[in-house]
Amino acid sequence: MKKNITIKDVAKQAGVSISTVSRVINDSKPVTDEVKQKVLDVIKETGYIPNPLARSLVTKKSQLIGVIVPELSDSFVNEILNGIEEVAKMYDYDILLANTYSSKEQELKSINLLRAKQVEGIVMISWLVDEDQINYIENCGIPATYISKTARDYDIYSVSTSNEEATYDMTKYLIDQGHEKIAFVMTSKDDTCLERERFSGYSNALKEHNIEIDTNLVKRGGTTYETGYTCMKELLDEGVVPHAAFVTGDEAAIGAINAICDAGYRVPEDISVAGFNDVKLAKIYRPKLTTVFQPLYDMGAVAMRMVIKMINNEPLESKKIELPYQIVERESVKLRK
Amino acid sequence: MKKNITIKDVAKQAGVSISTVSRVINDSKPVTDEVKQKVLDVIKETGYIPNPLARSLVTKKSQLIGVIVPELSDSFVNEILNGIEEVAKMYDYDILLANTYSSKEQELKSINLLRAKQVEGIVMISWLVDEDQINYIENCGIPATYISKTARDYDIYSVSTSNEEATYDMTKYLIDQGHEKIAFVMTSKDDTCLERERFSGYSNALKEHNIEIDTNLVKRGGTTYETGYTCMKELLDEGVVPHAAFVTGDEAAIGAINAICDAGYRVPEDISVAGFNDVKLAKIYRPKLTTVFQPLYDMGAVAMRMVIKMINNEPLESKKIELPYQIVERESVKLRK
DNA sequence: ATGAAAGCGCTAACAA
DNA sequence: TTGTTAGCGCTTTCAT
Repeated sequence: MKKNITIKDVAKQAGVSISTVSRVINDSKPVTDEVKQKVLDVIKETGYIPNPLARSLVTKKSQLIGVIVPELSDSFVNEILNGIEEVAKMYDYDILLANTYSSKEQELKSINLLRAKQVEGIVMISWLVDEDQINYIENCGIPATYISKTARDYDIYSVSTSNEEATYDMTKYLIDQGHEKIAFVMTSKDDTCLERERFSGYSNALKEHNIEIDTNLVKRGGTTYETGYTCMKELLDEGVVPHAAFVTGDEAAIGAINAICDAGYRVPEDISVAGFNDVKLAKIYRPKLTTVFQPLYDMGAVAMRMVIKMINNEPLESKKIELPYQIVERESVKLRK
Repeated sequence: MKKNITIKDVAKQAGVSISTVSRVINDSKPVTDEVKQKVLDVIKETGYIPNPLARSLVTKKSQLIGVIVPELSDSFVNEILNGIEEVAKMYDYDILLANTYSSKEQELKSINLLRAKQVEGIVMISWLVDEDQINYIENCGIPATYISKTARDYDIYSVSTSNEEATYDMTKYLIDQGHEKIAFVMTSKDDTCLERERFSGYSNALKEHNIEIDTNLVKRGGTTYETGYTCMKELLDEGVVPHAAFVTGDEAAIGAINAICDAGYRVPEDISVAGFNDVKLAKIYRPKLTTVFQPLYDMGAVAMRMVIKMINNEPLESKKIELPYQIVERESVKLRK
């Protein structure tokens, strides 16, 4: 275990003062080319790495960005994380990861922890953020952006897609495919902004086509495979056999498909199913899932870029950014004659 | 943005010296209950959080563990990560995440970065670690454990499952189910220790049952859905129709199933398919995948515990830990009469 | 252009 | 039991 080389060692070996060394590694102030080269040589030779701890201590910049996630094995989260990670690396930031398992208590703890570690910014991915958490974060004055179902309910920096429109479009698509009895399975039991927007997209599309809204057709579950399965099973058990089901999450949609199959129906021959997000799984599953593509990777990337801008006090055009979605037609929805 | 409260502020406000404050926050040295209480009160009142940067600078302990992953949206990696995360939290360590996209260059960079950030330990998840990387890590004297296909080729700390046995068992299970012409699709083109062990498990099982090994039945691909699909398609295109296929990765196995279906065969009626890992997807997919369960979560947890022990200089029984596997029978393998 | 020195917030000898 | 002080490795005035 070799002793760490410090700026002092380099200075001594190069025959200069530590301030000069500091200047060349940060090229902050003019240094003679000659001296600069000398120092650079010594640095290379010794393999010196500046200690970011010491540096952060004085500059108050940790080059760390805290990322709070509700879950690590959820594909939705993963794809966002990829985007975050990529941009962070681009700007030489590192990621401090905090997994909360969707527990509010853990969320508060994580915020504290990140704060203690002097993160310069926070990207928070959470199914549901509430006022407490937001206040807590905003209070410590750390730039933060949110990716959450409830983000649009608050005056905070957030990135999302136009859920209302997307839901409207998919519902319309389903109608255009000849379906009228369209079940709508939401991915949260809570009354979030997102659920409201989505429901409104759904019902508007129906209304415009003079289809009456049947509350027996709408269910509220969660994002997981299991909840999708359960919701659809319930529906079927209640004797409701829709033409199509629009499940606003891919994993849940696949759960629904399985419930349908287990009940003896076929997808899409008997019942069409549409999802939301276009997660990796959507392309793999058979039948391939017709879904609305959300640019998850980009959402992560954009969120990260936002906090970096905030850190640098660069102006942001708007607090809320909406990214475009897209209906992707695959195999799980079929024309109904 | 409120100014950060430091140990000095607390000391002043409590009317004691900073060392006393330091003593109570670390309860390192005896302090009168009275004084202690006073300090604690002030801390609570002011909301003081010790600056870990400053602390780390002097103690040389960052409470940070670097985790290097080859990929963020791979379920195999995710489940391991969950285990790592959980144990880290238990021991009050934070995770610095480095994603390498399986690029060797990025891997070296990441190691540097983690090192610079003064991580106390490293858990490296990599499909293939090679000598360069290992030397590089071992050289900087940071405790590290590896989860990798090639880990067993080197004298390093690693955690894995008994691949040879597992593969043997699954192959035997397939044979017991009446299959003889068993395709074997490996998840790496490289000649890794793991592939060798697995192949040996496969061939030993065949030999013991007096089934000749047919090299036309063995393919080498990758871990992804696509590679699984391609391998199986190739096999089928070559006119080889096996009784069963043992694909040593779940995502790839599902790719194989799809290739089989696309070629007009049914799984498991015409061809049985078995996977490896028992990833979340294995339970969701239809037909549900028969596979060998690897305790991914536990592997992560154990790996993390190992590095923590190493950090604390606690003795480790062995450099290589093997965790138990299990054959899980589901729907993708059927008895052949 | 360069060096000396102060100080970031904290811990850990060493005194008292 | 407590306070004083010297650093940890670095950046950044302020002189030179």
